[in-house]
Amino acid sequence: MDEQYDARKIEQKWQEEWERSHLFEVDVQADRPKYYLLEMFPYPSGKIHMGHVRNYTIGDVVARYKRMQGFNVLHPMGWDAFGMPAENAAIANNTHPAEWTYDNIAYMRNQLKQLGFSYDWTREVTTCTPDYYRWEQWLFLKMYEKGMAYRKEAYVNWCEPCQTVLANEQVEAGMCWRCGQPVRQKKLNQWFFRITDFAEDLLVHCDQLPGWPEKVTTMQKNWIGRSQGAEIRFAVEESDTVIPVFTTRHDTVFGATFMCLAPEHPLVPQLAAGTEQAAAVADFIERISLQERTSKAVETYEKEGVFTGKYCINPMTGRHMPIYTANFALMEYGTGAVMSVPAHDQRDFDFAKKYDLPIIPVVNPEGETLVAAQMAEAYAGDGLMVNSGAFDGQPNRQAMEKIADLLEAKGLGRRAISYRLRDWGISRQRYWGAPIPMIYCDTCGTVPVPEADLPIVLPEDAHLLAGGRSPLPALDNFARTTCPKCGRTDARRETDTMDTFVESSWYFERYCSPKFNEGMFDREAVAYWMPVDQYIGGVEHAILHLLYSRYFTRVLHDIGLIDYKEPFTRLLTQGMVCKETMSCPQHGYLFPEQARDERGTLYCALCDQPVTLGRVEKMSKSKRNVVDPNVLLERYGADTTRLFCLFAAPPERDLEWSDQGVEGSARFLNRVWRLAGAWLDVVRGAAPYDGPVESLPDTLRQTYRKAHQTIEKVTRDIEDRFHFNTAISAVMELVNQMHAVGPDDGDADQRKSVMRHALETVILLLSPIVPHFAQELWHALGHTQSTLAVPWPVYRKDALVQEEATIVVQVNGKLRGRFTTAVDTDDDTVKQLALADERVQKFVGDKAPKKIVVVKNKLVNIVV
RNA sequence: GCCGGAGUGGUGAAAUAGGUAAACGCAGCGGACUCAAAAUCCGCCGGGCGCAAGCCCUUGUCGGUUCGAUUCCGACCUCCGGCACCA
Repeated sequence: MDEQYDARKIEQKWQEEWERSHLFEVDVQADRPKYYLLEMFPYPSGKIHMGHVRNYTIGDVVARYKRMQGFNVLHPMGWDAFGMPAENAAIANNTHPAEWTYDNIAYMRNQLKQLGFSYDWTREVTTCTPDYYRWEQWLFLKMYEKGMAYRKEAYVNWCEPCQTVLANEQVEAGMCWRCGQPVRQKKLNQWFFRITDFAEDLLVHCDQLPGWPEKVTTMQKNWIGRSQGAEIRFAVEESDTVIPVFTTRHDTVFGATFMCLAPEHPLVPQLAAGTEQAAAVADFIERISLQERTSKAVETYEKEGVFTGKYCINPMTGRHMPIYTANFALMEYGTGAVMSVPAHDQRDFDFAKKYDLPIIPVVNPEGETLVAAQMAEAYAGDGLMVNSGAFDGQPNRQAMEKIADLLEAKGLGRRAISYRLRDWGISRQRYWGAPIPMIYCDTCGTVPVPEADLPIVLPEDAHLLAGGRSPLPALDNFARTTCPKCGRTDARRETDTMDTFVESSWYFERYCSPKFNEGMFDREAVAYWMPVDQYIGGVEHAILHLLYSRYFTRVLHDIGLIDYKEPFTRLLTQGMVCKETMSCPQHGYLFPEQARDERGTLYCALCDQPVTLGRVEKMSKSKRNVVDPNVLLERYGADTTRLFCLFAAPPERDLEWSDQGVEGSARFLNRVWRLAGAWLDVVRGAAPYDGPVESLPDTLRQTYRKAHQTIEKVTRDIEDRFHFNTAISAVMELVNQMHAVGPDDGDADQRKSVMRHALETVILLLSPIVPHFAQELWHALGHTQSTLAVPWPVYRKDALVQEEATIVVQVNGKLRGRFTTAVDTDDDTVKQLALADERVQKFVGDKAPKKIVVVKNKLVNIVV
């Protein structure tokens, strides 16, 4: 063992050794308990960033810990390799997306290896390879066959700069999640997955995921957005047409005075046809279709609409209700039609005021009577029914049930449930994605690619077009094909590719048998490894990726490939890595290395002006508050970097980067290194202490006890809640205690064996966190095996027991004194000792205590 | 607007079946070693008053329950995240 701790040297040495000995490679072992630990795989954007380092460090600690606990641990890594940045980079650098992607993967794989993560690299999965996406295409065909995938013309979110459609989940506050530009509506033929079929099941199971953060399941529940209500059928006057509406307030149906249809509702032009409103309606539809649907823009729109020229009949009151088309009615929700009850819905109220439509209150608040003419806003609360025929005087919640019964009895409607969740549109007008395996033939229509023809390989000889438009439609040798059904030679392939969230919805199954070429995965391997026991990743995927993965798992379940429904048993969403921002009046945001420190004041390295410190924010290239992992690896090595990421904050919380904190982590490792070096010759050949605790002299007994307490604490911190920060603190305390042991404590044999035990404990407890460091010291102690092969330390219960307890004494709840006594001293004796304390006497005086509370081995509270 | 989460020293954070608030770090201060510096080691380190013993205050604010509240309950303030014309 070197005198100096040389991180780079030992890290390289052990990484080579681990690779040579295939240490991290695992296989199905039916007789051993498995543990599947998964971290969200990265998009190969170029370089690993600190967010990845944190995520993967947390995962690696758990993987190594579980291995030492005796589990057969699957810990894979791969690449979410399709996606737009590859295209953008290819256009900017005049390369091909594939080249850019594979170069990045090679670079990032090397970075991950340098961090010492215990991945089984033989299981690496890269989603842009045909042997991966062919099975995705296969599943698409199965889904098509079962009606789970379908095509329809739909208004989609269209991003002009990106030239593509976006899923609802990819629209953030009305803007494209990637480029931040406004999203517009465009009508296109699109492929969809019928995720709404599983809306109820996905929702119900949110409450059966005890290993997930409640925050995430709540977000998913909100996203699915279940509403319970009724569908009521309104007949159009002088016509056979019936318009169903969805409402959650069927108790207010007697107060419905008009109806609103979404501008895109197919009935709107039909209703208006031949009436004097036809022209006005057509103008309105045209105008609304051009409006931006961004929520920002929507907020500023006034509620407006146009009369269609037709009326419908309120099935309860027989009222003659004008039918409007209005901008606030959404085609995508419910039936695209709203029964408007202005007295009890704010939007309807605003609309009624604007167009002078009748307002009829039908639910009075407790002890109040609403008068339409005096209402300033709608009343949406509960109360007693009024103006509702036989239901008058009843509580509205009760009437709601009876009205539903009545509607059902008379065939005028039924109870219904509506979801906010929409089907998942997966078509993307992009090149760098998995081709959708469909063919369009003028004779046969839409024809699936025969299974035998898979994979439909994405042609790699395509040249990207300016602006990012897909080259596929114009690529004749790809787009032109023969119809598999009739043999026509002028059939055309689908040239849209799949949303990249499709790849990430099943990669965890592929890891179980990554090279399997007879199907998506080897069912036996999946049966052994799945579900994932612990999944770790960023909270930004709380809805998109996690909901889609849960959905895909249900699809695979329904097809009969797997027998579980939930893919991830436990989920940890780690916080962001943040750092303070710095800016200079002239140069804007500065990189950390662009600030020069002069006696505590920072100056811009470019112009010498003082630097302004900004708020602590998520590390991002645009804010320039980033730390490059390469620099840390170079300067401190992987172990210090890993240690700091775990020590600075508990995993679920945001981590504030601190260069001084990193320095402190390095200092701790050096301290342990020197401690080990100082004792190495003494403990060589000794066996770890295992004798009676009481017979040890003071310092050694305390050290031995501390070692066992530390094992207990660290194990609990990792096992129960992944609080590595407190686990590390505990080891630091043990190390501090070991420093107190001098060359004269106890006899030589006791000293040797107690220190051997303590040293081995420190090394093993730290080994999942700083694996190279621990391995080197373990080796120096004379061990030849890997720390991963050593069982996780177990504490001795009898060694935890203290012989003395410190009792604090309170008078009226205030701390007034303390004393030590033998543990488990009986309450009466403790009371006497407490009352005898001089300071306590001062506060008690000659007053007789009203009550004395004793908490064993902890505290006495005297109430006077 | 609705739904979540969080507010603790100079600072990152500890401590919840209610029981010594601030463990462990970082920064700072003092000392040892050194020609000096770095590194290292030892000590101090919430605020106020006091020579001191000690006393008072302190976990966003205000109340409540309790012998005792960072922890439980109620109201409010601030910050962060999610959803938002969803009928």
